[in-house]
Amino acid sequence: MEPIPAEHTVPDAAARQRLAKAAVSLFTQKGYAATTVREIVEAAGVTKPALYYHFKSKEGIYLETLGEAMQEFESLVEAFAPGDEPADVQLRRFVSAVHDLTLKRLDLLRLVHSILYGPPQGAPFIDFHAVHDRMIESIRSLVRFGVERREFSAGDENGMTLAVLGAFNIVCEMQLVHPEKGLGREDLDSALSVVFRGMKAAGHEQGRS
Amino acid sequence: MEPIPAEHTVPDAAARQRLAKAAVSLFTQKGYAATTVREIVEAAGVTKPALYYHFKSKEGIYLETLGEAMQEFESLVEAFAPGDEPADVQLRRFVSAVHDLTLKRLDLLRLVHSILYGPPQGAPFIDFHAVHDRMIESIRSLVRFGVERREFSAGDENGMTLAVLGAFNIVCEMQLVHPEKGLGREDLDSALSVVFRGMKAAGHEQGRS
DNA sequence: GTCTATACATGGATAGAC
DNA sequence: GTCTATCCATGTATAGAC
Repeated sequence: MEPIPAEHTVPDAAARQRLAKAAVSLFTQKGYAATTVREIVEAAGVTKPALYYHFKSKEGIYLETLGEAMQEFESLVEAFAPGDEPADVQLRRFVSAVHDLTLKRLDLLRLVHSILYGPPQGAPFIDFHAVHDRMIESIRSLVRFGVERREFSAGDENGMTLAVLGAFNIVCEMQLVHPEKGLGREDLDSALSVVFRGMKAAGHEQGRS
Repeated sequence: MEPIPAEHTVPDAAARQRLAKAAVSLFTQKGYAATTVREIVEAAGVTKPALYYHFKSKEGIYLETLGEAMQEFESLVEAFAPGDEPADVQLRRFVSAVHDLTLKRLDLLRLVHSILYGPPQGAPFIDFHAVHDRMIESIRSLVRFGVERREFSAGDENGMTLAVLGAFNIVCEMQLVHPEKGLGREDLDSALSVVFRGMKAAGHEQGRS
């Protein structure tokens, strides 16, 4: 009797999935260096060789699981395409969409922040910068679009881009620092309203303010 | 002949200082968990027992050096006292002062961010939140001050506080992500100008923008 | 106060049976 | 594919001489 081909022995895909889930959870909560493979396998209810079978190393499981999770953000940001609506409406929609995803994946946001803004902690390289930069460029192009259409005042695209990006960023970060305060969409909307008002107001009439 | 009392044997304070300097540098560049005592002592040009003599443990040298470095920020933020000038002028000055310090201590900023926004990485607890919260409250109270004086439009202190804080934050963070772009005071001023314009403009005339 | 040498725990990773 | 048992490098920390 022929032995069952390897492709058919899938009843253990569960173990791989449990490992992946435990790894994401631990890496995002404790960071790469502070997470041990022992913790991962215990959380997944398996033993070490199982991890090294499914993923080839600690670096491997980190890259595979976190890279996959990041693609959710990547595809969202890549999907952006400028439309014909007012620039502020488009900006609000784009930023809100990213914000919604960050709320759903606060754990990932925490890891991204620690990599983007913090020391690498010995973690293997994942290109978080690309998504971040791409998002900034999308905002910048929408700001430029609004200036061209005379929706926004001319002359300070850079400051405006920073202000929009800053409003988005701070709301996300307050979630990380004070999740109990439950900042959400309304707070993002409030901050963006202030910023948009400043972008629409006739600028530069006062020397420095 | 009497042996020289311990108090007089200070010619080696240099070693302690070199250890402290190396520790701050490594902890901020690599994070707590990823930094080894071997690296610290090698960078300082001494051997392990020297570290354990001057500081009692890895946690000890982390807490002592980083805590000390943080006091620079603490005293700056604590020193804030509201004055009688226009609110936007005071806000600009306060935020700029903190920004100046962050530029000088980018290494610390990186560590603070990784602790505030990222996973703890197994690092001993230092209360970075206190300084952060205190800064937010100072900004909030200046915003309130401006609203009372009718410098800023009424009705959205929360959104305005977020916008100001966001502008400050994003400029600092861009330094961490893209130090080569050399964002500085001018960029902070630009972003703040946009935000202040929005805070001064008659608010809420448009339903949602 | 600073060294050499070393103890002891923990970490990542693998051999080999089932 | 999953286990038990183990290897070996590295990590923190210390004993004891100078």
